[in-house]
Amino acid sequence: MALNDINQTEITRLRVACSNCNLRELCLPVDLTPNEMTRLEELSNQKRSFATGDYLYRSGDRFKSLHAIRSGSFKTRVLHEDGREQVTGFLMAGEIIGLEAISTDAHTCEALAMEDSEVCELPYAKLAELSREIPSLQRHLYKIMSREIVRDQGIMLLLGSMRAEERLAAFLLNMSQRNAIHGMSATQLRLRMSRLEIGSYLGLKLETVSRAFSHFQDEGLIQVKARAVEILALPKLREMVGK
Amino acid sequence: MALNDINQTEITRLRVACSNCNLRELCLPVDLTPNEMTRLEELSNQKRSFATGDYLYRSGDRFKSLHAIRSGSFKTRVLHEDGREQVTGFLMAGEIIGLEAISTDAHTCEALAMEDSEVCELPYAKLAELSREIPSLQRHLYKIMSREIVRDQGIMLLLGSMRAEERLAAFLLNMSQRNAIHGMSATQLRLRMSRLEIGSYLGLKLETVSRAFSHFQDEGLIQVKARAVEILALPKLREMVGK
DNA sequence: CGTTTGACTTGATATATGTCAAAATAGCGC
DNA sequence: GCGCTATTTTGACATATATCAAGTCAAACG
Repeated sequence: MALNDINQTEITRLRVACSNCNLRELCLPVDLTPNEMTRLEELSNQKRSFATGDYLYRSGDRFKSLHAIRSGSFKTRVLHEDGREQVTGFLMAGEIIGLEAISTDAHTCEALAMEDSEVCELPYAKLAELSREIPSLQRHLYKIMSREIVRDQGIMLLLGSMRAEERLAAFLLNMSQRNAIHGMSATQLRLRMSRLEIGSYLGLKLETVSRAFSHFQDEGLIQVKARAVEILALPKLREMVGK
Repeated sequence: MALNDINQTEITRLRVACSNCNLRELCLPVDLTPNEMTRLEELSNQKRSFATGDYLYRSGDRFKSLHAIRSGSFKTRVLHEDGREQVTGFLMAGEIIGLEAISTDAHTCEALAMEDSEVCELPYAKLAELSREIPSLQRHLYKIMSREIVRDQGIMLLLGSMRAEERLAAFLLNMSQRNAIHGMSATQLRLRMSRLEIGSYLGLKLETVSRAFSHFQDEGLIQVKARAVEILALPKLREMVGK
Protein backbone atom coordinates (compact mmCIF):
# COMPACT_ATOMS: atom_id res chain seq x y z
CA MET A 1 0.00 0.00 0.00
CA ALA A 2 1.03 3.57 0.45
CA LEU A 3 3.47 4.59 -2.23
CA ASN A 4 2.66 1.41 -4.06
CA ASP A 5 -0.84 2.75 -4.45
CA ILE A 6 0.57 5.61 -6.42
CA ASN A 7 1.38 4.43 -9.88
CA GLN A 8 4.47 5.41 -11.81
CA THR A 9 2.93 8.27 -13.72
CA GLU A 10 1.49 9.63 -10.53
CA ILE A 11 4.88 9.50 -8.90
CA THR A 12 6.38 11.62 -11.62
CA ARG A 13 3.68 14.10 -10.81
CA LEU A 14 4.37 14.50 -7.15
CA ARG A 15 5.39 18.06 -6.75
CA VAL A 16 6.04 20.70 -4.24
CA ALA A 17 4.80 24.22 -4.59
CA CYS A 18 7.51 26.75 -4.47
CA SER A 19 9.28 29.89 -5.32
CA ASN A 20 7.60 33.10 -6.12
CA CYS A 21 4.40 31.61 -7.46
CA ASN A 22 6.25 29.02 -9.48
CA LEU A 23 6.00 25.34 -9.00
CA ARG A 24 8.89 23.00 -9.20
CA GLU A 25 8.96 19.30 -9.50
CA LEU A 26 9.30 17.39 -6.40
CA CYS A 27 11.56 15.26 -4.63
CA LEU A 28 10.82 11.89 -5.96
CA PRO A 29 13.31 11.70 -8.77
CA VAL A 30 12.29 10.01 -11.97
CA ASP A 31 15.79 9.00 -12.91
CA LEU A 32 15.95 6.05 -10.56
CA THR A 33 16.56 2.51 -11.70
CA PRO A 34 13.56 0.19 -11.38
CA ASN A 35 15.22 -1.44 -8.43
CA GLU A 36 15.81 1.89 -6.69
CA MET A 37 12.26 2.95 -7.43
CA THR A 38 10.99 -0.21 -5.82
CA ARG A 39 13.00 0.45 -2.71
CA LEU A 40 11.61 3.96 -2.57
CA GLU A 41 8.10 2.68 -2.93
CA GLU A 42 8.64 0.17 -0.16
CA LEU A 43 9.73 3.01 2.04
CA SER A 44 6.26 4.28 2.60
CA ASN A 45 4.62 2.08 5.12
CA GLN A 46 1.34 3.68 5.96
CA LYS A 47 -1.61 5.47 4.47
CA ARG A 48 -3.81 7.64 6.64
CA SER A 49 -7.14 9.37 6.17
CA PHE A 50 -8.30 12.64 7.67
CA ALA A 51 -11.58 14.50 7.98
CA THR A 52 -11.90 18.27 7.90
CA GLY A 53 -10.14 19.78 10.89
CA ASP A 54 -8.21 16.62 11.82
CA TYR A 55 -4.61 17.14 12.77
CA LEU A 56 -1.83 15.56 10.73
CA TYR A 57 0.57 16.73 13.40
CA ARG A 58 0.70 19.26 16.19
CA SER A 59 3.33 21.64 17.39
CA GLY A 60 5.77 19.74 19.58
CA ASP A 61 5.05 16.33 18.05
CA ARG A 62 8.19 14.41 17.39
CA PHE A 63 9.15 14.63 13.75
CA LYS A 64 9.64 11.27 12.13
CA SER A 65 7.97 11.37 8.73
CA LEU A 66 7.28 13.52 5.76
CA HIS A 67 3.90 12.99 4.15
CA ALA A 68 2.88 12.94 0.52
CA ILE A 69 -0.66 14.25 0.16
CA ARG A 70 -2.63 11.87 -2.04
CA SER A 71 -5.92 13.73 -1.94
CA GLY A 72 -7.39 16.72 -0.16
CA SER A 73 -5.46 19.62 1.29
CA PHE A 74 -3.92 20.82 4.52
CA LYS A 75 -2.98 24.07 6.13
CA THR A 76 -0.10 24.62 8.49
CA ARG A 77 -0.31 27.21 11.21
CA VAL A 78 1.20 28.60 14.36
CA LEU A 79 -1.03 29.47 17.29
CA HIS A 80 0.17 32.47 19.26
CA GLU A 81 -0.15 32.75 23.02
CA ASP A 82 -3.10 35.09 22.66
CA GLY A 83 -4.96 32.60 20.51
CA ARG A 84 -4.38 34.27 17.17
CA GLU A 85 -3.89 31.87 14.30
CA GLN A 86 -1.07 32.47 11.87
CA VAL A 87 -1.42 30.41 8.72
CA THR A 88 2.03 29.48 7.43
CA GLY A 89 1.15 27.39 4.42
CA PHE A 90 -1.39 25.61 2.27
CA LEU A 91 -0.49 22.15 1.00
CA MET A 92 -2.34 20.50 -1.85
CA ALA A 93 -2.72 17.00 -3.21
CA GLY A 94 0.51 15.83 -4.77
CA GLU A 95 2.68 17.90 -2.48
CA ILE A 96 4.99 17.03 0.39
CA ILE A 97 4.22 18.26 3.88
CA GLY A 98 6.46 18.37 6.94
CA LEU A 99 9.71 19.71 5.52
CA GLU A 100 9.77 22.57 7.97
CA ALA A 101 10.44 20.15 10.84
CA ILE A 102 13.51 18.37 9.52
CA SER A 103 15.96 20.54 11.40
CA THR A 104 14.21 20.39 14.71
CA ASP A 105 13.30 16.79 15.52
CA ALA A 106 9.95 18.22 16.55
CA HIS A 107 7.22 19.98 14.63
CA THR A 108 7.21 23.72 15.06
CA CYS A 109 3.77 24.26 13.64
CA GLU A 110 0.62 22.24 13.32
CA ALA A 111 -0.99 20.84 10.20
CA LEU A 112 -4.67 20.14 9.79
CA ALA A 113 -6.89 18.96 6.99
CA MET A 114 -9.00 21.58 5.22
CA GLU A 115 -11.19 18.82 3.76
CA ASP A 116 -11.31 15.03 3.69
CA SER A 117 -7.78 14.02 2.83
CA GLU A 118 -5.40 11.08 2.50
CA VAL A 119 -1.65 11.03 2.96
CA CYS A 120 1.18 8.56 2.47
CA GLU A 121 3.73 8.44 5.22
CA LEU A 122 7.41 8.75 4.26
CA PRO A 123 9.53 7.78 7.29
CA TYR A 124 12.33 10.27 7.37
CA ALA A 125 14.98 7.99 8.85
CA LYS A 126 14.48 5.47 6.08
CA LEU A 127 14.43 8.20 3.48
CA ALA A 128 17.71 9.62 4.74
CA GLU A 129 19.26 6.18 4.90
CA LEU A 130 18.13 5.33 1.41
CA SER A 131 19.39 8.64 0.10
CA ARG A 132 22.82 7.81 1.41
CA GLU A 133 22.86 4.79 -0.85
CA ILE A 134 21.32 6.51 -3.84
CA PRO A 135 23.24 9.70 -4.65
CA SER A 136 20.63 10.98 -7.09
CA LEU A 137 18.01 10.74 -4.36
CA GLN A 138 20.26 12.59 -2.00
CA ARG A 139 20.74 15.33 -4.55
CA HIS A 140 17.02 15.56 -4.91
CA LEU A 141 16.44 15.84 -1.20
CA TYR A 142 18.99 18.62 -0.91
CA LYS A 143 17.26 20.32 -3.75
CA ILE A 144 13.78 20.15 -2.33
CA MET A 145 14.99 21.67 0.87
CA SER A 146 17.02 24.39 -0.66
CA ARG A 147 14.15 25.21 -2.96
CA GLU A 148 12.33 26.19 0.13
CA ILE A 149 15.11 28.69 0.65
CA VAL A 150 14.53 30.05 -2.82
CA ARG A 151 10.88 30.28 -1.98
CA ASP A 152 11.94 32.26 1.01
CA GLN A 153 13.75 34.63 -1.27
CA GLY A 154 10.80 34.58 -3.61
CA ILE A 155 7.28 34.94 -2.31
CA MET A 156 7.98 35.25 1.33
CA LEU A 157 10.66 37.82 1.24
CA LEU A 158 8.83 39.84 -1.33
CA LEU A 159 5.73 39.70 0.82
CA GLY A 160 7.27 42.42 2.88
CA SER A 161 7.46 44.72 -0.08
CA MET A 162 4.24 43.79 -1.86
CA ARG A 163 0.99 45.64 -1.48
CA ALA A 164 -2.28 43.91 -0.77
CA GLU A 165 -3.42 43.36 -4.34
CA GLU A 166 0.02 42.22 -5.43
CA ARG A 167 -0.01 39.68 -2.63
CA LEU A 168 -3.39 38.38 -3.65
CA ALA A 169 -2.32 38.23 -7.29
CA ALA A 170 0.75 36.23 -6.27
CA PHE A 171 -1.44 33.95 -4.22
CA LEU A 172 -3.88 33.34 -7.06
CA LEU A 173 -1.08 32.65 -9.51
CA ASN A 174 0.45 30.22 -7.07
CA MET A 175 -2.85 28.39 -6.69
CA SER A 176 -3.34 28.39 -10.43
CA GLN A 177 0.04 26.87 -11.15
CA ARG A 178 -0.26 24.25 -8.46
CA ASN A 179 -3.66 23.37 -9.86
CA ALA A 180 -2.29 23.10 -13.38
CA ILE A 181 0.64 20.96 -12.35
CA HIS A 182 -1.71 18.42 -10.89
CA GLY A 183 -3.61 18.24 -14.12
CA MET A 184 -6.43 20.53 -13.11
CA SER A 185 -7.55 23.79 -14.63
CA ALA A 186 -5.22 26.75 -14.39
CA THR A 187 -8.13 29.18 -14.48
CA GLN A 188 -10.93 27.51 -12.56
CA LEU A 189 -9.96 27.52 -8.90
CA ARG A 190 -11.86 26.06 -6.02
CA LEU A 191 -10.22 27.61 -3.02
CA ARG A 192 -10.35 25.48 0.08
CA MET A 193 -9.65 28.26 2.52
CA SER A 194 -11.62 31.21 3.89
CA ARG A 195 -10.85 34.87 3.36
CA LEU A 196 -9.67 34.92 6.95
CA GLU A 197 -7.15 32.14 6.28
CA ILE A 198 -5.95 33.76 3.08
CA GLY A 199 -5.52 37.00 4.98
CA SER A 200 -3.61 35.30 7.74
CA TYR A 201 -1.32 33.68 5.19
CA LEU A 202 -0.73 36.89 3.27
CA GLY A 203 -0.50 39.16 6.28
CA LEU A 204 -3.72 40.99 5.49
CA LYS A 205 -7.06 41.47 7.16
CA LEU A 206 -9.96 39.52 5.75
CA GLU A 207 -11.71 42.70 4.68
CA THR A 208 -8.68 43.74 2.68
CA VAL A 209 -8.64 40.35 0.98
CA SER A 210 -12.31 40.66 0.18
CA ARG A 211 -11.91 44.15 -1.23
CA ALA A 212 -9.03 42.97 -3.39
CA PHE A 213 -11.15 40.13 -4.76
CA SER A 214 -13.94 42.59 -5.52
CA HIS A 215 -11.59 45.03 -7.17
CA PHE A 216 -10.03 42.32 -9.34
CA GLN A 217 -13.51 41.36 -10.42
CA ASP A 218 -14.43 44.96 -11.21
CA GLU A 219 -11.29 45.17 -13.32
CA GLY A 220 -12.28 42.02 -15.17
CA LEU A 221 -9.26 40.07 -13.96
CA ILE A 222 -11.24 37.36 -12.24
CA GLN A 223 -14.76 36.12 -11.70
CA VAL A 224 -15.55 35.49 -8.05
CA LYS A 225 -18.35 33.41 -6.63
CA ALA A 226 -17.48 32.79 -3.02
CA ARG A 227 -14.60 30.29 -3.08
CA ALA A 228 -14.95 29.51 -6.76
CA VAL A 229 -12.62 31.82 -8.62
CA GLU A 230 -12.18 31.96 -12.37
CA ILE A 231 -9.09 33.69 -13.64
CA LEU A 232 -9.88 35.75 -16.72
CA ALA A 233 -6.59 37.56 -17.24
CA LEU A 234 -3.62 35.50 -16.19
CA PRO A 235 -1.11 37.76 -17.98
CA LYS A 236 -2.32 40.85 -16.15
CA LEU A 237 -2.01 39.07 -12.82
CA ARG A 238 1.53 38.07 -13.74
CA GLU A 239 2.29 41.64 -14.60
CA MET A 240 1.13 42.72 -11.17
CA VAL A 241 3.67 40.52 -9.43
CA GLY A 242 6.39 41.49 -11.86
CA LYS A 243 6.85 38.54 -14.16
CA MET B 1 45.33 26.80 3.77
CA ALA B 2 41.71 27.77 3.77
CA LEU B 3 39.88 25.71 6.35
CA ASN B 4 43.23 24.73 7.75
CA ASP B 5 43.72 28.36 8.61
CA ILE B 6 40.71 28.12 10.83
CA ASN B 7 41.68 26.46 14.05
CA GLN B 8 39.58 23.94 15.90
CA THR B 9 37.91 26.37 18.24
CA GLU B 10 37.11 28.67 15.39
CA ILE B 11 35.51 25.82 13.53
CA THR B 12 33.20 25.14 16.38
CA ARG B 13 32.21 28.75 16.11
CA LEU B 14 31.18 28.76 12.50
CA ARG B 15 27.51 29.46 12.49
CA VAL B 16 24.68 30.42 10.30
CA ALA B 17 22.15 33.02 11.22
CA CYS B 18 18.64 31.83 11.18
CA SER B 19 15.10 31.55 12.27
CA ASN B 20 13.01 34.29 13.61
CA CYS B 21 15.82 36.35 15.03
CA ASN B 22 17.45 33.32 16.56
CA LEU B 23 20.80 31.99 15.68
CA ARG B 24 21.59 28.36 15.39
CA GLU B 25 24.86 26.63 15.24
CA LEU B 26 26.13 25.87 11.90
CA CYS B 27 26.91 23.18 9.72
CA LEU B 28 30.31 22.17 10.69
CA PRO B 29 29.51 19.56 13.28
CA VAL B 30 31.70 19.27 16.31
CA ASP B 31 31.04 15.59 16.83
CA LEU B 32 33.39 14.40 14.11
CA THR B 33 36.32 12.11 14.74
CA PRO B 34 39.72 13.75 14.35
CA ASN B 35 40.15 11.89 11.08
CA GLU B 36 36.82 13.09 9.75
CA MET B 37 37.59 16.60 10.86
CA THR B 38 40.84 16.49 8.95
CA ARG B 39 39.06 15.38 5.83
CA LEU B 40 36.60 18.20 6.22
CA GLU B 41 39.40 20.69 6.66
CA GLU B 42 41.14 19.41 3.57
CA LEU B 43 37.95 19.98 1.65
CA SER B 44 38.37 23.70 1.50
CA ASN B 45 40.92 24.51 -1.15
CA GLN B 46 40.94 28.22 -1.53
CA LYS B 47 40.83 31.47 0.39
CA ARG B 48 39.75 34.67 -1.31
CA SER B 49 39.79 38.34 -0.36
CA PHE B 50 37.32 41.02 -1.32
CA ALA B 51 37.16 44.80 -1.12
CA THR B 52 33.99 46.76 -0.53
CA GLY B 53 31.62 46.28 -3.44
CA ASP B 54 33.43 43.28 -4.92
CA TYR B 55 31.24 40.44 -6.07
CA LEU B 56 31.52 37.01 -4.46
CA TYR B 57 29.17 35.76 -7.15
CA ARG B 58 26.65 37.16 -9.59
CA SER B 59 23.25 36.04 -10.68
CA GLY B 60 23.64 33.31 -13.27
CA ASP B 61 27.10 32.21 -12.14
CA ARG B 62 27.42 28.48 -11.97
CA PHE B 63 27.05 27.25 -8.43
CA LYS B 64 29.89 25.09 -7.28
CA SER B 65 30.84 26.19 -3.79
CA LEU B 66 29.50 27.38 -0.53
CA HIS B 67 31.66 29.94 1.25
CA ALA B 68 32.46 30.35 4.91
CA ILE B 69 32.97 34.02 5.70
CA ARG B 70 36.16 34.41 7.73
CA SER B 71 36.02 38.17 8.12
CA GLY B 72 33.92 41.04 6.87
CA SER B 73 30.35 40.82 5.66
CA PHE B 74 28.32 40.43 2.49
CA LYS B 75 24.89 41.26 1.25
CA THR B 76 22.88 39.27 -1.25
CA ARG B 77 20.48 40.99 -3.57
CA VAL B 78 18.32 40.69 -6.64
CA LEU B 79 18.34 43.44 -9.23
CA HIS B 80 15.01 44.01 -10.89
CA GLU B 81 14.59 44.92 -14.53
CA ASP B 82 13.91 48.52 -13.63
CA GLY B 83 17.14 48.76 -11.68
CA ARG B 84 15.67 48.58 -8.22
CA GLU B 85 17.77 46.68 -5.74
CA GLN B 86 16.13 44.12 -3.51
CA VAL B 87 18.34 43.07 -0.61
CA THR B 88 17.68 39.45 0.24
CA GLY B 89 20.16 38.88 3.02
CA PHE B 90 23.07 40.03 5.14
CA LEU B 91 25.83 37.53 5.87
CA MET B 92 28.36 38.07 8.62
CA ALA B 93 31.74 36.65 9.53
CA GLY B 94 31.43 33.06 10.67
CA GLU B 95 28.41 32.35 8.52
CA ILE B 96 27.88 30.30 5.38
CA ILE B 97 26.87 31.99 2.17
CA GLY B 98 25.51 30.46 -1.02
CA LEU B 99 22.91 28.04 0.31
CA GLU B 100 20.15 29.59 -1.77
CA ALA B 101 21.79 28.26 -4.95
CA ILE B 102 22.02 24.58 -4.11
CA SER B 103 18.82 23.65 -5.87
CA THR B 104 19.51 25.55 -9.03
CA ASP B 105 23.07 24.81 -10.20
CA ALA B 106 23.28 28.55 -10.80
CA HIS B 107 23.14 31.48 -8.47
CA THR B 108 19.80 33.25 -8.42
CA CYS B 109 21.01 36.36 -6.69
CA GLU B 110 24.28 38.19 -6.39
CA ALA B 111 26.49 38.58 -3.35
CA LEU B 112 28.85 41.46 -2.73
CA ALA B 113 31.13 42.54 0.06
CA MET B 114 29.93 45.33 2.32
CA GLU B 115 33.49 45.86 3.56
CA ASP B 116 36.90 44.25 3.14
CA SER B 117 36.26 40.56 3.59
CA GLU B 118 37.77 37.10 3.35
CA VAL B 119 36.06 33.82 2.60
CA CYS B 120 36.99 30.14 2.52
CA GLU B 121 35.68 28.16 -0.37
CA LEU B 122 33.77 24.94 0.34
CA PRO B 123 33.41 22.99 -2.92
CA TYR B 124 29.89 21.66 -2.87
CA ALA B 125 30.57 18.46 -4.80
CA LYS B 126 33.23 17.43 -2.34
CA LEU B 127 31.05 18.41 0.58
CA ALA B 128 28.18 16.30 -0.71
CA GLU B 129 30.47 13.38 -1.40
CA LEU B 130 32.01 13.57 2.03
CA SER B 131 28.61 13.83 3.64
CA ARG B 132 27.65 10.56 2.01
CA GLU B 133 30.46 8.89 3.89
CA ILE B 134 29.90 10.67 7.18
CA PRO B 135 26.25 10.36 8.23
CA SER B 136 26.54 12.94 10.97
CA LEU B 137 27.77 15.46 8.43
CA GLN B 138 24.87 14.61 6.16
CA ARG B 139 22.45 15.14 9.02
CA HIS B 140 24.04 18.48 9.63
CA LEU B 141 23.75 19.54 6.04
CA TYR B 142 20.08 18.62 5.94
CA LYS B 143 19.60 20.57 9.07
CA ILE B 144 21.27 23.73 7.88
CA MET B 145 19.13 23.75 4.82
CA SER B 146 15.89 23.00 6.51
CA ARG B 147 16.67 25.61 9.09
CA GLU B 148 16.38 28.05 6.30
CA ILE B 149 12.86 26.79 5.88
CA VAL B 150 12.16 27.44 9.50
CA ARG B 151 13.55 30.89 9.02
CA ASP B 152 11.06 31.22 6.23
CA GLN B 153 8.31 30.38 8.66
CA GLY B 154 9.89 32.69 11.15
CA ILE B 155 11.11 36.10 10.14
CA MET B 156 10.24 36.06 6.52
CA LEU B 157 6.75 34.83 6.73
CA LEU B 158 5.99 37.02 9.66
CA LEU B 159 7.37 39.96 7.75
CA GLY B 160 4.07 40.12 5.97
CA SER B 161 2.20 40.57 9.21
CA MET B 162 4.69 42.69 11.11
CA ARG B 163 4.55 46.45 11.27
CA ALA B 164 7.54 48.65 10.61
CA GLU B 165 8.83 48.88 14.18
CA GLU B 166 8.31 45.19 14.79
CA ARG B 167 10.36 44.46 11.70
CA LEU B 168 13.16 46.70 12.83
CA ALA B 169 13.08 45.19 16.31
CA ALA B 170 13.35 41.73 14.76
CA PHE B 171 16.23 42.92 12.63
CA LEU B 172 18.11 44.40 15.57
CA LEU B 173 17.61 41.28 17.66
CA ASN B 174 18.88 39.19 14.79
CA MET B 175 21.98 41.33 14.47
CA SER B 176 22.49 41.27 18.21
CA GLN B 177 22.33 37.50 18.42
CA ARG B 178 24.58 36.97 15.46
CA ASN B 179 27.03 39.37 17.01
CA ALA B 180 26.91 37.56 20.33
CA ILE B 181 27.37 34.17 18.78
CA HIS B 182 30.59 35.30 17.21
CA GLY B 183 31.89 36.44 20.54
CA MET B 184 31.09 40.08 20.09
CA SER B 185 28.83 42.33 22.11
CA ALA B 186 25.13 41.62 22.05
CA THR B 187 24.33 45.26 22.70
CA GLN B 188 26.97 47.24 20.82
CA LEU B 189 26.21 46.90 17.14
CA ARG B 190 28.16 48.31 14.25
CA LEU B 191 25.78 47.99 11.35
CA ARG B 192 27.50 47.59 8.02
CA MET B 193 24.52 48.55 5.91
CA SER B 194 22.72 51.80 5.13
CA ARG B 195 19.16 52.67 6.07
CA LEU B 196 18.31 52.15 2.43
CA GLU B 197 19.64 48.60 2.51
CA ILE B 198 17.90 47.82 5.78
CA GLY B 199 14.69 49.16 4.29
CA SER B 200 15.09 47.08 1.17
CA TYR B 201 15.67 44.00 3.28
CA LEU B 202 12.71 44.65 5.57
CA GLY B 203 10.35 45.89 2.88
CA LEU B 204 10.29 49.44 4.20
CA LYS B 205 11.31 52.85 2.89
CA LEU B 206 14.50 54.30 4.29
CA GLU B 207 12.62 57.16 5.91
CA THR B 208 10.42 54.68 7.76
CA VAL B 209 13.51 52.86 8.98
CA SER B 210 15.04 56.11 10.14
CA ARG B 211 11.88 57.14 11.96
CA ALA B 212 11.71 53.77 13.67
CA PHE B 213 15.32 54.17 14.85
CA SER B 214 14.50 57.63 16.16
CA HIS B 215 11.37 56.45 17.88
CA PHE B 216 13.20 53.55 19.54
CA GLN B 217 15.76 56.03 20.78
CA ASP B 218 13.06 58.37 22.13
CA GLU B 219 11.58 55.40 23.97
CA GLY B 220 14.95 54.59 25.45
CA LEU B 221 15.18 51.21 23.75
CA ILE B 222 18.36 51.96 21.86
CA GLN B 223 21.06 54.61 21.46
CA VAL B 224 21.68 55.51 17.84
CA LYS B 225 24.70 57.23 16.42
CA ALA B 226 24.53 56.69 12.69
CA ARG B 227 25.45 53.05 12.15
CA ALA B 228 26.60 52.48 15.70
CA VAL B 229 23.63 51.21 17.66
CA GLU B 230 23.58 50.37 21.33
CA ILE B 231 20.73 48.25 22.55
CA LEU B 232 19.51 49.44 25.94
CA ALA B 233 16.42 47.31 26.41
CA LEU B 234 16.78 43.88 24.83
CA PRO B 235 13.77 42.44 26.69
CA LYS B 236 11.47 45.15 25.39
CA LEU B 237 12.63 44.53 21.84
CA ARG B 238 11.94 40.83 22.31
CA GLU B 239 8.50 41.68 23.57
CA MET B 240 7.81 43.65 20.42
CA VAL B 241 8.41 40.66 18.20
CA GLY B 242 6.51 38.37 20.50
CA LYS B 243 9.05 36.32 22.33
C1' DC C 1 -40.75 28.09 3.93
C1' DG C 2 -38.67 31.00 7.74
C1' DT C 3 -34.84 31.10 10.80
C1' DT C 4 -30.31 30.68 12.01
C1' DT C 5 -25.57 30.78 11.31
C1' DG C 6 -21.29 31.68 9.37
C1' DA C 7 -18.91 33.68 5.61
C1' DC C 8 -18.47 37.39 2.77
C1' DT C 9 -19.03 42.23 1.19
C1' DT C 10 -19.27 47.11 1.69
C1' DG C 11 -18.93 51.66 3.96
C1' DA C 12 -16.93 55.22 7.13
C1' DT C 13 -13.12 56.42 9.58
C1' DA C 14 -8.48 55.86 11.99
C1' DT C 15 -3.80 54.68 11.65
C1' DA C 16 0.49 53.39 9.46
C1' DT C 17 3.45 53.90 5.87
C1' DG C 18 4.89 56.01 1.54
C1' DT C 19 6.16 60.23 -0.95
C1' DC C 20 8.23 64.53 -1.62
C1' DA C 21 11.05 68.12 0.12
C1' DA C 22 14.27 70.24 3.08
C1' DA C 23 17.53 70.44 6.71
C1' DA C 24 21.02 68.26 9.66
C1' DT C 25 24.84 65.21 10.19
C1' DA C 26 28.72 62.23 9.28
C1' DG C 27 32.46 60.76 6.52
C1' DC C 28 36.30 61.92 3.64
C1' DG C 29 39.81 63.97 0.76
C1' DC C 30 42.53 67.89 0.68
C1' DG D 1 40.05 72.56 9.72
C1' DC D 2 37.35 73.26 5.22
C1' DG D 3 34.41 72.00 1.83
C1' DC D 4 32.31 68.35 -0.58
C1' DT D 5 29.24 64.48 -0.78
C1' DA D 6 26.40 60.88 0.72
C1' DT D 7 23.69 59.54 4.43
C1' DT D 8 20.43 60.37 7.79
C1' DT D 9 16.84 62.84 10.07
C1' DT D 10 12.68 65.42 10.15
C1' DG D 11 8.37 67.57 8.46
C1' DA D 12 4.03 67.97 5.73
C1' DC D 13 1.05 65.60 3.17
C1' DA D 14 -0.90 61.50 0.25
C1' DT D 15 -2.15 56.84 0.09
C1' DA D 16 -2.89 52.11 1.65
C1' DT D 17 -4.48 49.21 5.00
C1' DA D 18 -6.67 48.33 9.51
C1' DT D 19 -10.56 48.87 12.35
C1' DC D 20 -15.25 49.17 13.48
C1' DA D 21 -19.85 48.57 12.05
C1' DA D 22 -23.61 47.27 8.98
C1' DG D 23 -25.49 44.83 5.67
C1' DT D 24 -25.84 40.83 2.22
C1' DC D 25 -25.74 36.18 0.91
C1' DA D 26 -25.92 31.19 1.00
C1' DA D 27 -26.03 26.84 3.23
C1' DA D 28 -28.10 24.14 6.99
C1' DC D 29 -31.88 23.11 9.75
C1' DG D 30 -36.14 23.32 12.08
